Amino acid sequence: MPADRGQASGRPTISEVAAEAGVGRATAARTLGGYGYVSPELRERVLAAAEKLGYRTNALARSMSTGVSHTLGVIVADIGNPFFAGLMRGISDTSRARGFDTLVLSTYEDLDQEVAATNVLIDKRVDGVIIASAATTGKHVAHIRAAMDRGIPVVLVDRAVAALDLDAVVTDNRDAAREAVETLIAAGHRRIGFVWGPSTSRTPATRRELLADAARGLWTDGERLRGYLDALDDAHIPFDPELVMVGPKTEARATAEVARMTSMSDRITAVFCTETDAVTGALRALRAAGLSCPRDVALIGFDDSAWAAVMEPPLTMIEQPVHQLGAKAAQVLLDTLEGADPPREMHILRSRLIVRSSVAPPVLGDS
Amino acid sequence: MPADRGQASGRPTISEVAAEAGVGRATAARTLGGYGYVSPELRERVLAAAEKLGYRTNALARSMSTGVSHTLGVIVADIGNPFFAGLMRGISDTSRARGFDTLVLSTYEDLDQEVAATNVLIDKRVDGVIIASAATTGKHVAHIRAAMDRGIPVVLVDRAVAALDLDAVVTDNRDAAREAVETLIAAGHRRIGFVWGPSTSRTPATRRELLADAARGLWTDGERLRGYLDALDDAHIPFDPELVMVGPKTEARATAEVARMTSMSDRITAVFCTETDAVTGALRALRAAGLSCPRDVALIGFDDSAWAAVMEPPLTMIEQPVHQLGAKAAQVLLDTLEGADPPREMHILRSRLIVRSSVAPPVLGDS
DNA sequence: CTGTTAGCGCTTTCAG
DNA sequence: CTGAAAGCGCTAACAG
Repeated sequence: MPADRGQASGRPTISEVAAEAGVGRATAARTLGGYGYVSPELRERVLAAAEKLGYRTNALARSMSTGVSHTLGVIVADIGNPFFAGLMRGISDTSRARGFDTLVLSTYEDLDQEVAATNVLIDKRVDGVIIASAATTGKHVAHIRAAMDRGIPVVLVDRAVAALDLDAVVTDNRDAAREAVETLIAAGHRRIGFVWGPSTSRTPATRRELLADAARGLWTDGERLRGYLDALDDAHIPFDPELVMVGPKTEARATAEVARMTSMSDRITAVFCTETDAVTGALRALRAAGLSCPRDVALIGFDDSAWAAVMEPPLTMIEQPVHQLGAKAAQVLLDTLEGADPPREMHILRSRLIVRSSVAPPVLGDS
Repeated sequence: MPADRGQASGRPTISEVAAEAGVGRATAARTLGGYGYVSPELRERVLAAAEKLGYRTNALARSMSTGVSHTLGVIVADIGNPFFAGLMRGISDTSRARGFDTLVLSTYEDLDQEVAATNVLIDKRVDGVIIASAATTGKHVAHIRAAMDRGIPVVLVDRAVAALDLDAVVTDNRDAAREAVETLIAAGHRRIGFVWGPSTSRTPATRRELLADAARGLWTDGERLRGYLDALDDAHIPFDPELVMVGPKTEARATAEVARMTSMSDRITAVFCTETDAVTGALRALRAAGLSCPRDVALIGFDDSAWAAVMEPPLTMIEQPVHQLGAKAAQVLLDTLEGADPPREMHILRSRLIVRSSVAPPVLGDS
């Protein structure tokens, strides 16, 4: 037992307050806990005593007996990533407003860490979990099922998981990607690079292979790829595996891949980037090759930011409703905790294409 | 008492495991809790029983009896801000590695929310607190003192608080700002805008007033302002209150202020921006005025990002060691929790000026 | 309306 | 090395 717990160590308990106020502990507990009936007089005395002693409730003890911790668990890929940071803000703003705090854990897209994180949350008895899972196949969702089996409500955010019949709050990735690529096509482009696609290990030679690989990757990556393909199909533009970047997703690789795509004989005249780092990586490649945007290569990317507006040229970007994504996820979870029980649903939030100046027709006779 | 706690609700307790294994609960607790001695045989039986029942320890109950929650509380201005997100990542990476999880709360620079957040953390019995406080004068630190009085170690991060003798982990804001402004001066600039300064309500007419206002604002703002002044003084450049932006800190106001500073008769030929939003705001103003950077106006700003490198021109920026800032803060706190007791200290991490191309000499004859 | 009495699930003496 | 028993601080019946 630790050296100094309780007593005069600066952490008075409800019993001490009761003693000080000269009432039974239940009475003190009732007034301090804000439940049950207490006469105004005693209430006053208790409050005064609590004030005097500097009493603060012990939420741990309360949780022990009520079985409710008023804490939500959040699992994301990387809390340092602006996207997830924005998501977190949405989550914490709305949960805080409803009396809940959040425990956040990052997995860095590693399934083992995701499992470990889930266990931490189970052990700490969070009341519910919001997770942007890296899981795809049914084989990888045991940890999520485990949480559910223990009675912990789970809502998926940002990434849906087909194997799980759960509430999911996501954005319209596929449509957003399709719209972006359609915009490029409408401007006259036919050789459009896709940076980046699923982080598969092999280099898919066919469309079928690519889709198969995507099915084993992040849900968002797959959706965005499908949107790209949708647009190509609608315009009857043949799919060329050479134009999609697969493998590890780093800014440096995006640069290298775009460099490759711009130096092929039948080079790209436009790029569609699925993430911020892909955008900056692509831009680096264009600059290094002395190619100008949008004159030589048009560009549209995911995840707008204040920077995109002040670029030269200002970039046409897709803006996801990040804050709302988190807020909605928290709302759905909290409603469930409060007893609501609507059928499970996939909540799809709409993204917005912010048109600026990084798209122009391809240079005539360029291909 | 809630409908279904304990029993067969999928949350077996240590007693149930003990029963299943046919041993006393203390024995089960010892093997599951990883303390005390247990014979290999019994240990095996307990483990098997736990496995079979799907036992997971109840960290809340454990915290109740040990008085340790293995949870750190973190209070920042805004978890959605990339700077704090990066900080959080540093904090959570190192604390997770040492077995601690983090409860994060945002205050949006509001002192009342900061107090409320501190109370939440006290109530939830976190083992320690890391805080980027908005408090400045000794009058506003009662909540931090309260936490300390309750035996909760606190370490300040990003912002020092003079009134508190605590460990603080910060970056060399003043030096970094001075170096940036010196760089501008070395290039030949004498009319250098400062965006943004302390968010005071009045418009300080003198240097003394400005400094007084800064003393009541965020610590970082004051430090950066002092660095600006240091550089000016060293070069014997007179201070002009017209060149510093004060008041609400928004990108839009930065744009307006820079527009004002560039259209004065004796206009600025360089700007020093203390934050990312100030940089994008300034850039917007330059573009709107048809001014080019660095030809017409040179620029250096705080907080480098991947975007800054792909801007036109690539921006010269100050890079703060964000991740390390958080990691160090967590480390200091955890060391304290583990009993270390070195004298309180101010840990100052060095920033780095990343020179790119947004600084050039002022146009000749321009002033 | 108030006080007494059990727990919540775990750790921790303290005997055996 | 093992088990019984007490206790962490609070909530929740249950009598008065």
